[in-house]
Amino acid sequence: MARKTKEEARETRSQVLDAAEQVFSQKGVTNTSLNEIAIAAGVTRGAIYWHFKNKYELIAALLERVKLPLDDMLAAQGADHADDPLGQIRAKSITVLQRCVSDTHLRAVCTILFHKCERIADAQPLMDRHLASRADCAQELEGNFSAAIAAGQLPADTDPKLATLGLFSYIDGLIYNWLLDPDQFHLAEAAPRLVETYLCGLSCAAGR
Amino acid sequence: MARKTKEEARETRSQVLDAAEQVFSQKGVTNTSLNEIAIAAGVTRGAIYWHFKNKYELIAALLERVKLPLDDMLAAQGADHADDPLGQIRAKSITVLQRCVSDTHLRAVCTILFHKCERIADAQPLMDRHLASRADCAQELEGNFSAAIAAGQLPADTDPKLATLGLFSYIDGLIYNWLLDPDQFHLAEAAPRLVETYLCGLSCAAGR
DNA sequence: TTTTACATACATCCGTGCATGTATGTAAAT
DNA sequence: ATTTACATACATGCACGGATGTATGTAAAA
Repeated sequence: MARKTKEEARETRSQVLDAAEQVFSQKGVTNTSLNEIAIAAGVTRGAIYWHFKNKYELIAALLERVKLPLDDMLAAQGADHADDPLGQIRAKSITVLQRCVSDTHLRAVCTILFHKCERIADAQPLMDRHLASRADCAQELEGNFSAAIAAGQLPADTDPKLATLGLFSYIDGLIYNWLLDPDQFHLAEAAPRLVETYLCGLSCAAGR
Repeated sequence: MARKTKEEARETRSQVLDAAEQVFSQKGVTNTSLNEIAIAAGVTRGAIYWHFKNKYELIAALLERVKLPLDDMLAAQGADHADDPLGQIRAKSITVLQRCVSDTHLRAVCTILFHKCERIADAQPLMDRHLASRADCAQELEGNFSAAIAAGQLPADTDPKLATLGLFSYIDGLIYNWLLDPDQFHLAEAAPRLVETYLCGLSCAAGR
């Protein structure tokens, strides 16, 4: 086939990523062949192998594509509540939940990660990178919790590590369950109240 | 091969289930062939196809094997706190979390469901049954919440559906994250405090 | 002219499902 | 008590499709 211009090549790559997002999030990663993605993208496997080393590098590119915008969003929330650590926690949590509803790409990637992929040995380097970025996020949150405790926004005997883990799990679980059936409840609308419930729980039950 | 006695056949079936639990929870469902399970169980694929129709019926049997004991545990917790709906909720939640740590089979099945399988079309009937039993459990919990509200154990303006969903998500997320790395925190030990945080949050933030 | 951006073709491997073989358990007939 | 007639509990082998990776072709961009 004829060579394309660099701009066209970027577009081809983007089409492959879009198609992969769709097909993976519908049929599952292991259950989807690269040929199916190629067909969905209107190309052949040759194009995919040109842009990506294999299926896992393709997924890695998918994750990378949503990571940066999300990080920016969270950083912006941090800046908006510079001297209000508890407010930062609240704002970031609500933002993530609502973004999962509104951002198609993020939702597809979350669907893949939660429901359409297996954590197998082949995908280990990919998962390691993903878990590392989660750990970064958790560490920042833990810093917010520590600051909130120091500022008297939370009881002094709150365990910041456990509070972080609980919030992370809560958010994970909410997204997990919402993606199972997006019609069972209105996540974007309920997000503020749901987050508030947990944060209030920290205030009144910290030391048990 | 020679025919075995009924007792021996039951044992073979059990060995296959044990092997499947191990291999699936390590290598992932889609990524594991029935031959690998056969080898791990010390039999051949013929034995597996004799006892189970295919891979998904095998998984269904895995789920069934842990479902009944778990249901019994939860029912027992319900009976122990017959006139204390909030206590029922608390006890059931803590029980599930601690059971995931102590019960090898339950932990393996949760690992498979959360991290080692894809919700694909082929597995749809299986997932439907699993989700149906989750729904049953959720409905019972919601009944407990309604009773707790009626008994004045929770604010009158609490939304029992949302409270149930939040608790379910919280528990799912905790198990999900704990299974990602069982060493990152001591789930069995932290379970009471973690659950209490959420329940306290319901008390103080119900109406926002 | 060289490199790029793919399409096409090919070789290899692997998993599934089924068909078949087979030796023993088991219950009833004798 | 033996024998008979199956049913059972697997093991084995084969045919088939499908997925991957790579090698090669090719026409236009640079």
